Amino acid sequence: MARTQGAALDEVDLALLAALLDDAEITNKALAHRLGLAESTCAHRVRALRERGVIRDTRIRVDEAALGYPLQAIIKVRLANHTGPKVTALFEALASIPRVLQVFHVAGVDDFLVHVAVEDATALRDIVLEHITIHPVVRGTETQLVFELRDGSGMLPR
Amino acid sequence: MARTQGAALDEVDLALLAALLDDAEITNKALAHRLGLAESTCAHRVRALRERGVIRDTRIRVDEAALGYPLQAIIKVRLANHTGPKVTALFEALASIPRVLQVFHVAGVDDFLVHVAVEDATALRDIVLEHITIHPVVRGTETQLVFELRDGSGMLPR
DNA sequence: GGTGAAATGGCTGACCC
DNA sequence: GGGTCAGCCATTTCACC
Repeated sequence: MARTQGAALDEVDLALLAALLDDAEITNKALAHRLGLAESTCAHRVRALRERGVIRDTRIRVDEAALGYPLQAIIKVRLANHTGPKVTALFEALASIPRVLQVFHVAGVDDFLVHVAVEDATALRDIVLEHITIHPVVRGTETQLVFELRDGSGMLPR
Repeated sequence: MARTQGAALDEVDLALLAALLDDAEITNKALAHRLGLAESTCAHRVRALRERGVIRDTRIRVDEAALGYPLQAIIKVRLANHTGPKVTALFEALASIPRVLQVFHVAGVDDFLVHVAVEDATALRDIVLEHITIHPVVRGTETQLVFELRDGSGMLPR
């Protein structure tokens, strides 16, 4: 979540991103044809987007439920004090807990939002008790069950 | 976030998932070699994981800041009442707001957590006022700035 | 039924216009 | 930006255990 904006993106770049966000597995040939570009040009521009860091990486998404972790939750973590090094260390610790999908470090009432996928309620309790409230700097937690998680519309549309 | 567990995953499946989660762009050849499998076997099993829905899809990740949206936030949304159809409709509406990355429908104090990436504070305010609190069913919102978002360790490690 | 091996078609990447 | 070529990869088919 850093990196300055090297050069502005033109319309072709945005169209490439839109197509790749829609279907990351599209072949270069199909992508070029879809945008009316030569295949070599298309490959060049996509490569440039990667090297500039606009496209960070490619990832697979797994079905957590199919893997045996059907229960998802958001655990809000509030701290007792906010001394820099301890906060950073806790951030690291939270991110390395098994079954943690993502950790948001936020400003406001809560300090961290920990998104987890677990097998059952017992596993959820164990994470909270054994991995989170065990840290002295943690003042309290509040757990919210996730009914459903949906992707947003993303960056591209106006 | 559904789908029943068709058949249990064996060790090879888990190893394949671990490798693909680590590097989604690995070639089938390298993946097979890394696990000591034949290339065809490897391709077969990865294909099977996709067809079973264990691997949902492949996506690129973009750098929102590089795209001109350096400010991320979590907007907590609380509802006045929780009648089914209205909640579902709001879910859809939230997910289709521009600059929305993901929407969590949760149980607890808040009803939705909306993760957005915007260009500046003004754009954030506009989303809250023009796209969220504008819905009559929304009782209130609370916005938390995201300092940093980190990936967790995921599903695989013990 | 799952695994290993070979051949074909197609894509990517590099060089040059 | 666009065209060409070589190398490599994925997919399919078939034989084997």
